Amino acid sequence: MSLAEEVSIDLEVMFKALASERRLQILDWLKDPSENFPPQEHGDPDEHGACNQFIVEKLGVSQPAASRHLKVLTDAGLVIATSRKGWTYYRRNEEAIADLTRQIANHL
Amino acid sequence: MSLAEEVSIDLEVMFKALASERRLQILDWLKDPSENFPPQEHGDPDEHGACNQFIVEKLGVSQPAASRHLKVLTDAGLVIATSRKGWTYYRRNEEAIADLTRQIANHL
DNA sequence: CGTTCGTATAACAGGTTAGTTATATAGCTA
DNA sequence: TAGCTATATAACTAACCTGTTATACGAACG
Repeated sequence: MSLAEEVSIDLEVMFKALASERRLQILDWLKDPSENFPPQEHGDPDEHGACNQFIVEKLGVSQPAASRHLKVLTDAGLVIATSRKGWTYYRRNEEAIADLTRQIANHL
Repeated sequence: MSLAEEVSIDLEVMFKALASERRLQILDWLKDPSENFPPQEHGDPDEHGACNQFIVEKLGVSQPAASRHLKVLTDAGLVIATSRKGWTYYRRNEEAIADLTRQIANHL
């Protein structure tokens, strides 16, 4: 099987990750990090995504709560985390999201 | 606004309804009721869907548990319930599912 | 080094979900 | 009407989810 060939996605895991207003919000914000978050001194928002701290502030929940939402999204593969110089940046995994969308269209 | 115009679907509600192996299973079975369930004396499986009882048996949970899963799916609008002669039949709401799929493709 | 900053994990509380059994409701049928 | 069948609801329990505060870890810097 080629790598391009769709390996069946666990839809339940994906839907669980998406079944949260907060996480949907995060995914939406990450569509355009430089638009939705303040400028960052370190780390290009469009390359590595937004840093945890900004997401915490914008979500309006405690830092650990936001951190766990981001973990759920990364565990599902919908978001990619990059740690650099003590900061962690999050960006959408567009490929995984596209795969998921395709799978939903084909199999739901 | 015309009725054909897409009124924004509550994605969180939909994803919550879909975030369950059992309910995904039900939706899959209902793609082809006459294939996946025993023949019914009453009610055309391809027109009205499968009756609750068969779904209960195939799910392998208690009747009330299955009944509630079906309620979650119907409340989300993904499944349509038809009561007739004391039986209740369930079928997929293909239009709603297509709308949802489209919304996911556009906005996820 | 020791402190500070950013993030992750631990421990706990409250609400929700999903299962169970028991019971109610509604439509046939004898 | 009485009784049977199919389904829905109620009441309860265990597990899970999401928030909190407190704490640990790791990198940068005085």
